[in-house]
Amino acid sequence: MKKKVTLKQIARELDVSISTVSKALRDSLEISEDTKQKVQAFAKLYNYRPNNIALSLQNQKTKTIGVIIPDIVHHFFSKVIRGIELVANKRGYNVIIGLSNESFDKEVINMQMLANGSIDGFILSISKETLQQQDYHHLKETINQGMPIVMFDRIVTEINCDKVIIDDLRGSKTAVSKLLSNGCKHVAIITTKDYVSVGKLRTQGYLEALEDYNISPDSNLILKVEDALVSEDHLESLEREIKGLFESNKSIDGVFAVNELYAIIAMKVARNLGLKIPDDIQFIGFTDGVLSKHATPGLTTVNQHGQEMGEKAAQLLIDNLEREDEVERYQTVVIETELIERESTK
Amino acid sequence: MKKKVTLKQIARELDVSISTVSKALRDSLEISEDTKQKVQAFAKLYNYRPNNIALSLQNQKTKTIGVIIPDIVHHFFSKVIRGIELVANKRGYNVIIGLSNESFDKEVINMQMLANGSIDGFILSISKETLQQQDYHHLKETINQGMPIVMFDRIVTEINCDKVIIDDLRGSKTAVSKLLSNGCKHVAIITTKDYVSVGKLRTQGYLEALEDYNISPDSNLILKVEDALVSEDHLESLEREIKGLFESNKSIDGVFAVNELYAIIAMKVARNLGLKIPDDIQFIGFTDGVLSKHATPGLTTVNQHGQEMGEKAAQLLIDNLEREDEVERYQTVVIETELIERESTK
DNA sequence: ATTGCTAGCGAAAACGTTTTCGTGTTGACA
DNA sequence: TGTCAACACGAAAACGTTTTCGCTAGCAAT
Repeated sequence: MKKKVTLKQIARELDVSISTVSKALRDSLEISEDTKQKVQAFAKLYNYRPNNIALSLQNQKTKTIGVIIPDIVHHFFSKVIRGIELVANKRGYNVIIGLSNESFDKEVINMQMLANGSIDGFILSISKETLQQQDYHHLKETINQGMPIVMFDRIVTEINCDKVIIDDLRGSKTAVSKLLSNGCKHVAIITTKDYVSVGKLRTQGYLEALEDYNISPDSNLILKVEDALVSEDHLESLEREIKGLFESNKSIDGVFAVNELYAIIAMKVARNLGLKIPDDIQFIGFTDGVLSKHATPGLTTVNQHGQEMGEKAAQLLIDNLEREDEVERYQTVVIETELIERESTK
Repeated sequence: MKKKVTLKQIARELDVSISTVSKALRDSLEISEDTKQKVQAFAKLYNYRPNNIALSLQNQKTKTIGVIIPDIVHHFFSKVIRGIELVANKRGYNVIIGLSNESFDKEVINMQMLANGSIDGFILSISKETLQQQDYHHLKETINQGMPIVMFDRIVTEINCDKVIIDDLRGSKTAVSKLLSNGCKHVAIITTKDYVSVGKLRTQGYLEALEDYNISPDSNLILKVEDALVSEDHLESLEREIKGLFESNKSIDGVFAVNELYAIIAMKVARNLGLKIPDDIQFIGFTDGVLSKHATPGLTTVNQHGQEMGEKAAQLLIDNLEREDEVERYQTVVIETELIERESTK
């Protein structure tokens, strides 16, 4: 086992100073050709690589970006990470991951763990608990200490930083309009409680689409699910609620769900009630994940372009980090959504 | 914007030495109560946090572990990461992620980027390309430099390090036995080319199960898919191959697929051919992901316990890192698989 | 012979910590 | 009065770099 070799060791072996070695390796003009060759050959032989930590301490930059997300076992978030990693790597940055698991405390702890010099900036999507408590002091403090932040998807407007979002309102409006133009007369929405900003916006898009078609909203057709109760392994209550929705509103002929899972479950419930998709009832979901693609029938969805969001977020952050001038004008980039039509709609 | 405060600044403000501040904050006996209080109060006021990078340089430990995986948009891998992150965090470690994207070069580059002081050890799952080329010099070198490695799932036996795997052979044998005991007479397998170790092992389990039931394998029932050709967006060829399999072997009444996607696609193809599941034909997949759970009918699968694998891998690595004595006996931990029965089998 | 310039190299500071080893000031005790 | 221990603190090294600023020797020009 040969330990990593340092400048000091090379210097000692070759009987020159540390400075000389350092300069020789960086091809400085100060050093004679002879010495350079000697040093470089030796370094290559012993496979010298500069110690990242020492460089970070020196430069006050770690070339690492911290990503805090609520959950990684989630198609959308992992796509975002893939996007982040892609451009980060291309630009010489590493990516360090923290999972908040939708908990406020874990979000704060994770950020504190990373904010003490380990990273140059954050990319994050706020946890539901944080959104609910509306306590953003950790974000403000971080920004205040000069560490740039880029928020994506679940953002909070009162924080002043770069943001990458999709046009939730327009995306859902397009989706619901699609259902209406396909002939649906009674379109239901399955959404989340309002404190989840995206749920709220998507609900609003639903309402606006109805308005465009001169349909007055029916509160019986709006199902607001308490998302906290819907864990991966706890779907019965969700199924029951949806079943209730269908049974007490037999006229429903279109369903818009604010995420993929809700839509898939709703399709299952509908099928069990003997409804034919898309003839009797049509479905559109949000987020284009594995489920939508491989469900039978395939689920028409609003694609969020997760990877693109990640790429853009990383781009914004790194641009910010590497900008010389200090004039920061924060941007909010809107990623376009796209309706992917499959068999769950006509 | 107030920049992060350092020991030096506190020392200057309070007119004491840096050493005194450091000791006061660590509650050293050397320092008088008065001074301690003064320093600690000041530090709290200015929200002092020790700089991680400086600590890393000092201790020669980063408290960070590097994870290299082929892909993150994959239910199994993200579950593993969740497990890793869970125990890493609990034990005070951060997790830094590198994606090889199944490419040998990216795997090597990623490892080099991290091996220069940024992390204390690796957890990784080898890329397919690496497995194919059988070039493991980067792994050997890393280990040789004293950096511990834990491999999971896709391992290579010739490398001497901790490993976490599942019993692929037993898992698939159990699955196929289940089909046979359910009355299937002609069980097909949809697997990968042999260089993917897990594909090979799972095929072997299939063969052993047949043998137990005194059935001689029929090469027409073994479909080896060139996995490289099956990207997320390129499923037609896979469908075609499977369709061919079914059409030229009408007697097939059971299918075992070495991953979830193959199984789901196969179910779809079968249904399109007018077969009833599970009456005419039964299915079992490998890896318990979202698809299996929410497919209709639900897919019976062999659960790989991804999160548990991640937890165990992190545990092994950190135990190794924090062990005092240098006697390393490498372990290979086998995580038990579990057959989750759903509607695709009787 | 003096000056000035250049090539080639080394010393040292700096980044932010921790820790070892002094050192000066007390007070007690013989 | 002299010795010694205890107390409270500071100086400095160390981790591995990069970079600024000397410094010396050699040589050319005056």
